[in-house]
Amino acid sequence: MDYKRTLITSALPYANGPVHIGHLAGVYIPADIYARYLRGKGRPVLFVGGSDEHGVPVTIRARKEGITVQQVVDRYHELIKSSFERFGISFDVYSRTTSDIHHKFASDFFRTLYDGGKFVQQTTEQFYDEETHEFLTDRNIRGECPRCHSAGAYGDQCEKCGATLSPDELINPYNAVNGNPLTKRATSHWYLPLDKYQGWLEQWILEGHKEWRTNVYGQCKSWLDGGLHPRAVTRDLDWGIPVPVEGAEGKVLYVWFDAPIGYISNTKELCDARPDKFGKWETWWQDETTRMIHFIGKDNIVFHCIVFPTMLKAWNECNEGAQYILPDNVPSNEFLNLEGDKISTSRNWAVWLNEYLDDFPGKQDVLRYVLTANAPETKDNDFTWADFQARNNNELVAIYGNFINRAMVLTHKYFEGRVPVCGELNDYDRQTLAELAGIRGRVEELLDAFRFRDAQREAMNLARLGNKYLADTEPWKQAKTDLARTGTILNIALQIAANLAIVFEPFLPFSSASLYEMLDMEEHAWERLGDTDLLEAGHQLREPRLLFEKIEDTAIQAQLDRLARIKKENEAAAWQAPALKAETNIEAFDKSDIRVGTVLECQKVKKSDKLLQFKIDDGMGGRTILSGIAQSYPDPQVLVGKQVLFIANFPPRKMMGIESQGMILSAVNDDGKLVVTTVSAPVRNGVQVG
RNA sequence: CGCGGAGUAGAGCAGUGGUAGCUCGUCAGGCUCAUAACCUGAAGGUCGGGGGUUCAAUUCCCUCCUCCGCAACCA
Repeated sequence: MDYKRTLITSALPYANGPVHIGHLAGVYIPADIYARYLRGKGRPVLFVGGSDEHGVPVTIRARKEGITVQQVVDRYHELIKSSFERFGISFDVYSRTTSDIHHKFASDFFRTLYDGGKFVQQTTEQFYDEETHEFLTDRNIRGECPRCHSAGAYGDQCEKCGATLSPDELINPYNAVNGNPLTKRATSHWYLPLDKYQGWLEQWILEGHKEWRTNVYGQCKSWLDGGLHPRAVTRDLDWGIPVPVEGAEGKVLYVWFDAPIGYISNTKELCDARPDKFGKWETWWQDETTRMIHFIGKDNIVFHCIVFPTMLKAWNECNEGAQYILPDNVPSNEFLNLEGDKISTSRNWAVWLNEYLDDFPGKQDVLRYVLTANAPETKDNDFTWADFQARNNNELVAIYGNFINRAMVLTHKYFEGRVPVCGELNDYDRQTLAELAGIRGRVEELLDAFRFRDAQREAMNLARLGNKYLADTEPWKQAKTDLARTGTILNIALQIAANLAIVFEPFLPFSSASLYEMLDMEEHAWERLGDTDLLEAGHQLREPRLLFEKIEDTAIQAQLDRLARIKKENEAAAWQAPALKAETNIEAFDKSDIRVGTVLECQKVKKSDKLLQFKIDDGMGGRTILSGIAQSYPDPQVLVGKQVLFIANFPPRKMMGIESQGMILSAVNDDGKLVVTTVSAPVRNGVQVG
């Protein structure tokens, strides 16, 4: 197929939080590289993005924060949109699924399938909260586990015994959000009968797209082999696009039904506003000479390869004329971890794009470079700040930035910043130029195969070639005897520099812009990559500036400190009170004689790490008690004068050669620190506690 | 439970039925134009464990272990 244009979609980020490095590495950076690459080649491209603003989680967040759902999605849509802009993700359109255009478009789309008889309607019994008037999703239902009988199992799984459950199995189910008891209520929904498209999908994917990435192909095959089932495309919710059918009040389109339609409605929004530049939306979606590519993460594979294509196919069956195209490829990435742990929005375990942009101003390209160099293209990968620093300092600064600086400084030193004349070439010059000429083919081959990591490495090899060329030809030595030869060498070095600006534009657009400016040249089309006459002899260069700067340890340490703090907060939040001990009774308790006494003296026991020695006024002549709490009280003096509780009838016990006559009661905090117990108002020393 | 993906030098990743590669780091040497940057060379791996097929297995098959996804949040 000879395609005339490319439609690039990137998964719609969910407006429930900012975007983080996982989103960037998985979807937006590769999609942006691809879009910039094709534009550089002069190919018509439309790069679609937008916020996904429906679904349940935004409503939960709104309730938690006491604001409206609209306020939640407004906040995150704006934050996400501006972050992408600052980061240089070159969307042609970035809209949102709460837009009027989208509501109407998705509604019409549903209606077309409905009128065409493409849905099956089914009534089922679902759990319902009488007080909040809502049906609950599996995960929001909790109850006693039928297997291990522990409390608080979820509707889909018991975390104690690991059993997979359905909500019906739970004993005494309740609403996980508010604890309300639940009843069963009949509700009716529309289902997309994926099973009817099984044969068609098998043909299209398993036979027709064997070139898809193994993870994508394998996932599809797994679903198809397991047999597809009808999938509900409506939900009982008050947030979303109302189901455009009479008698469907209180029901909205399932978020996964409306979100991918957002790709289309966002395209329409753009084309309606800029027909001069982008033409009609139908050209992008319903012309078979358009090639569509979905950039997604691995968790979205089933929706983009099975559900959405089936929706489009069903729509096509309802229409005589216009027919939607299907994706030509769905390059899906695996996941990126952060410092060894999976990225999590709810646990705040992430590097947020907006925070990165604030913490590292002007360093968009560093993050782009690192996330591409370590992109999870074939398996989950790990992002570490140490790696981020190393790649910046050892690769961007030392190899790319340094080469540019060398070429610039030498030219200014020997030729007042003018591009010198290229004289006669020797074999080594020709060999170097031949390698330069080969770069384009290698990078293109990799980009066409969505191998961005390797493509960027190939681009970096051009900078390596430049460094090696300078090291081998030694123009600074030549300059002492043969200035013409020096000029030839520097001409070649500068041509390599100009080529670097072209080849890195899709990957590092900010640096390329800066490099173009330094070389004082117009942006060149991708097609000129490999040319050796990008800069003419006599052309005046600007003053050299550093393309990249070293990142110091302190900046990295600040990020690590932040993560350590978050980890600690998470651990504290995850802390649960220990299980109750076996039942006891008042008689057993009464055997312990707990008294109050005032601390007269308190000091560390010599040669002991943990022991503090107390002298207590117990109202009975005083006693000595040892307590293993020294590590929680670096300054024992703070305890002097305090009234503490202690067990008075334990047999004496010798520790470190000192006899302890009782036990001071302490509480163990969640971080392991011990805190002595005391009384809330002064009492007479020696009184009993009971 | 099941299904899909992954497990390869200190770190991050390629790759292939026939003596195991890249980048960074490490070590040694060279160079000094350059952001102590650059260039050259070396060391470093029983390719997750076990079994099988084969003249030959890291690559094919079986089995087990670990991580991720399908399955809250979420790329």
